[in-house]
Amino acid sequence: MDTTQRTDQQRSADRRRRELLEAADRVVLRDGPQASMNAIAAEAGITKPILYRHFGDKGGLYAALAKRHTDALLDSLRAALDAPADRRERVESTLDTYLAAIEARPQVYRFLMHPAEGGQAGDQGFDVGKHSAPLLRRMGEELATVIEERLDLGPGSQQLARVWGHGIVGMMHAAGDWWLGERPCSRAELVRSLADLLWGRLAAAGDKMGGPGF
Amino acid sequence: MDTTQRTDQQRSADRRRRELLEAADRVVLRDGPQASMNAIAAEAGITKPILYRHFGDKGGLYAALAKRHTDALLDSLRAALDAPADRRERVESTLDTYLAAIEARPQVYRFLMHPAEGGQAGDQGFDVGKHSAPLLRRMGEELATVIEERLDLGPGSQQLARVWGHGIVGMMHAAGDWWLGERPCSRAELVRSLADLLWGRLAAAGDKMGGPGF
DNA sequence: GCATGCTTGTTACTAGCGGTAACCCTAGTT
DNA sequence: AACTAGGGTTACCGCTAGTAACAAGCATGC
Repeated sequence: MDTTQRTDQQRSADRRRRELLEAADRVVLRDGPQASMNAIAAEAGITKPILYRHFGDKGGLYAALAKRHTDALLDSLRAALDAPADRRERVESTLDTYLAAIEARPQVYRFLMHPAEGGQAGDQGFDVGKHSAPLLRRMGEELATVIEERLDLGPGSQQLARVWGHGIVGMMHAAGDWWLGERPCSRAELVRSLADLLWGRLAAAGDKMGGPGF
Repeated sequence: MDTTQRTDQQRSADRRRRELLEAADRVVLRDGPQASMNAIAAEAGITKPILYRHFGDKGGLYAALAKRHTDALLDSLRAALDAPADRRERVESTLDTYLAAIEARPQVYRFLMHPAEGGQAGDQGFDVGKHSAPLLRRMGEELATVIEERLDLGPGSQQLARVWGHGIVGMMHAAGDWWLGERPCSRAELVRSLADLLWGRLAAAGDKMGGPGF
């Protein structure tokens, strides 16, 4: 009895939690990352204290929300990374998957990148530095393990793979951010340019006449 | 007379402005990006409305503050980029300059990257997207022009240079952010690893036995 | 001499935020 | 009937960004 009761309650609580997260999702999608707890509660048809009972504080809610989307994005990225194709094709496909995702839902993506936590809450309420961009960190680590697993990099390969993982993810992120704002070219062109960069075209390019070279 | 008067006033206002910015700087350095206007005003020995008369709103103050540091950092980066050495050396020196800067003053750097603008001000008070990371954008554009000026990239070189500029800056930023948090290796090692990445070692590396290759 | 404006500064306020304490009410158990 | 357990609300706290409204210092114009 006791167990079934607890299961029932837990299932009910989980359902409620999912509903609340979906409501929060809608509000963030509409208002951006600075969505207020009041607005989210109103969207869910309830009032603030319930939100706080479920998620502790705003950081908790945002973390839960971020985890959802981050997991989803990481799944599709993993799929692209694991496709049966040669290395260049995989890299391009992964880049394209990421860019397609941020293109489809820029609000969500901005929320994930700039959680804007630690507003005017308690002075030391949040370590902004450590939580600033969990998605980027997770993607970087993920990519690092893939690189380290599959590539033969000689001694110090683990360090190298991690540096590269975070570096490549940062490249993807910054270029995507800029591209999303200005749309200077098609997605395919962007993907090709970035892959070219990773393939060493910067180092291989010739100097322009005259100068001492870049 | 009129002109000299206006000049006097302007000079006085400029001096005041600089004093205020220096006070703001101290507070941001101490409290991080979520420093309150009250705290800044107190540090400057005055009260809030004066800050607002000088800078309009918090975004204005932060923009002015960011411009200062951004200009300074960009100057040193330009110097590294223009040093008389070959391409690889220049790239490494630029990376090292950036990393040394963020290592020396992480608070300032976090402030520049995550301005945390658009708090609970007016709902459409700020386009978070457009202002999210002005330093990254400016560095990206700067690097793009250098690349485009000095490298022979064939047709479409301008687009390519811009993509690369923003991509490389993003790589530098994300890797630096991660490195600053975990300190997994020395600065020199990080610089070498990133330069290796840009020099195409990712594409050139061999597969590990067995798998279909990354 | 004196009113006029301009800059610099203040106090005192508004509206909204994150977060919480206290209470209310309904269901089920004994 | 009494009692407890959750889900829910109202009403509040302390804080924030931002804004009147008012008070001095100081040049100018009549």
